[in-house]
Amino acid sequence: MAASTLTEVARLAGVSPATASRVLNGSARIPGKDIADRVRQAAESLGYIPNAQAQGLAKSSSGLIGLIVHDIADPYFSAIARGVQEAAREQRKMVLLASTEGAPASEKEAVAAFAARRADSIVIAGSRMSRPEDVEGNAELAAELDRYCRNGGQVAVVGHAVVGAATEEGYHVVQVPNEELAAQLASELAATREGEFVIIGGPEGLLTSDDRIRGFQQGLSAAGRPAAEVLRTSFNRSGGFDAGLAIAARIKAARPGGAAPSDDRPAPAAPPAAAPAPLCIFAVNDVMAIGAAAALRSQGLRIPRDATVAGFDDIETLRDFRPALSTVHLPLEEIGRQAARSAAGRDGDGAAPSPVTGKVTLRRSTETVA
Amino acid sequence: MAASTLTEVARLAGVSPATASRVLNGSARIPGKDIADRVRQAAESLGYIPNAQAQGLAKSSSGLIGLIVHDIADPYFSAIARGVQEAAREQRKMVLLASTEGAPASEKEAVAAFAARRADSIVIAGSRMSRPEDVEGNAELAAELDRYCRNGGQVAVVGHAVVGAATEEGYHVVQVPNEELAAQLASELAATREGEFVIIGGPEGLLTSDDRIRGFQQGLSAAGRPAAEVLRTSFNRSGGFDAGLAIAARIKAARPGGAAPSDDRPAPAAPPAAAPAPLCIFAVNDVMAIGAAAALRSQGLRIPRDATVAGFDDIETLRDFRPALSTVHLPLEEIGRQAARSAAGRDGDGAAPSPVTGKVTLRRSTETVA
DNA sequence: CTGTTAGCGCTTTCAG
DNA sequence: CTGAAAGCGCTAACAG
Repeated sequence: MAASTLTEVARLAGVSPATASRVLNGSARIPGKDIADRVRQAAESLGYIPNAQAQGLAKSSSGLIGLIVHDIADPYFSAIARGVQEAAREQRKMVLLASTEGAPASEKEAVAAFAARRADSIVIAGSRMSRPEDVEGNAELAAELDRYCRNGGQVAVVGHAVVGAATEEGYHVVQVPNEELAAQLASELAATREGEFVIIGGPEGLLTSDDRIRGFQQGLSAAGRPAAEVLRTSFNRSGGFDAGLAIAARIKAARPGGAAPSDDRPAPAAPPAAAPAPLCIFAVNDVMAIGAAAALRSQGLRIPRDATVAGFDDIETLRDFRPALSTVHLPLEEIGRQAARSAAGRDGDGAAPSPVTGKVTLRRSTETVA
Repeated sequence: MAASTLTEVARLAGVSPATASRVLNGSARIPGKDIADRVRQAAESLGYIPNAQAQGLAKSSSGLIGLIVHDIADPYFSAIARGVQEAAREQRKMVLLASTEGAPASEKEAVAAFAARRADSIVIAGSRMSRPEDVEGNAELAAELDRYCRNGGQVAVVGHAVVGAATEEGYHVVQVPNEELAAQLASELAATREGEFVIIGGPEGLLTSDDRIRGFQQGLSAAGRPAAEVLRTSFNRSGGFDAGLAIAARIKAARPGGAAPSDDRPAPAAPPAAAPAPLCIFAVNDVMAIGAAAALRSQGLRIPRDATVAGFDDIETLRDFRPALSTVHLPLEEIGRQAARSAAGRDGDGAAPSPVTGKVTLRRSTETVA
């Protein structure tokens, strides 16, 4: 028993399918009250549900918003997804989800799939890679996106334009001031902390990570501090943990009475003899920061006493973490909402989209201990 | 410039649309190698992308999996979503997302929307309500679901059958042994802890919450302990926090030298004079447990010294929380995967779907302190 | 205000 | 093995 169709409803109501369509879906003018009621009743009694595919085919517009994330279980992405979801509800559309692990090839695939479904707009939330081995993938992704835009699709990208995309019509970028905010974080940290800085970054070429690293270094240098060493690792909790382990070993080695560092470079800055001020760790996102903190703790080190830790994003689920994590607050949900809105044509609500603004939020994990 | 169509490809290749269709999409037999290549080339050069809506309309199957969650930003749901997403990829389908805040009315709406899009299957991940005011909403939801199934749709529900659903064909339930696991948690806790128990539960009628409460009480009683008091609050972090605050006040009041409880009931069980063993708190999910822990801490209470806390779910993002949270591990991602698979027809992979199994996981937050 | 007539792009019998 | 023709269910010009 298949779902009932508009035609059946029309027949039952004794009208033409066109009329039925007009009353059940919002056409310009509503037909005569009497007939309209008859149709609505027929629809009701048949349990009529319009076939969105047929509607889409006829109107060539699907009521779908495509959302591309690296991993929906990552709180950063799920927060953005929530914003997109909300915007979708406002627009009376549904969201189509694709997880890509950040691989340009699967992003391209996802875009193609969205295009195939005639998604009205696409939101790309993950940051892109710009490594040499990704140029081909990115080019294909850009081509796919261009084609989609050329066919009338709307694209919104969070954070960064896709490398190599011809900035066509219908291509929007929600700017996230990663660099500025990271710089600000660095300068606020530098103002209160003596210790040497070290950065736990994602793989080289990951744009968001690179921006935050660059900004942080700039802030440091503006504050008259030497550039921080950068540890490259994976852009997730376990990457942070590994880096944290490495750092912990170093801290313990540098302690008065500790073994000499296995590192053959001379310990930078602080003279090895005096107990140095605690190391200041900046991880390019909160999840990595938490991983690093866990690693330090597992090695018997305390935060902020033996080292301070700061992150980026201000992930909600992590706010009860102790010591409270210093970070940069990003309005993730708002970012998602805004991306979905700008791709819907109405940027914000008539007014220009208020630019995304974050906020350095210093908490316990970077406090100086008395 | 609209996207190019099958017909255009066919014309370019000098064949009929039918043939083009046969080679581009998996029809029974592949046409002659020579002609096939010609078609493929034409498609390539035109950048042809099949119109999924048209395909769906013709085949009446959309390649879509509908997923209903309360809130995609909640780590419990995003973990399940990830599993569903994976299964979708295996099935070469896409997932359509709907967030409903748990309201039966919007769940019904979501099901209708999925049905309209001719989703091949629907996964409902949130637990349902069974309050008196929800009976109507649930009935409508059940009706919508039944209709969907009758039209050939497949439904998988995580945890609980929808109240009042006629268990039709195509209606699957992924059982989650909430009750048993909660009982087991209670008995393991009762074995090592002396203190009185108190439960922080969600609103009355929320099935998952109720199951866990019931199970926990059973475990307690099997261990010869009196039933725990149940504090009802909202099923999220802030609910846990509020309850935690209330409990903290009580603990402080009950302390030797503390003020008398503002509560007019006599303090249950332990004689008020002796310092009682620390209270054992069980929150029906991790997020609430974290909230409660934060509240206790904010009142100067320490865990597990002044009170112990246990949760449920074993949310990954919360694993680095200190003190490490005792909880019941649930294979959330697997649950999502299994739900999506069972709704796809192939339960598991030919074999019966291995039932979901959790595991009581005791950690620091419920340890006895020396 | 309502009905008729064409498609939207694809699949799928059914002939050739 | 290939092509022609008939829809899938709905909307959108046009007429009436």
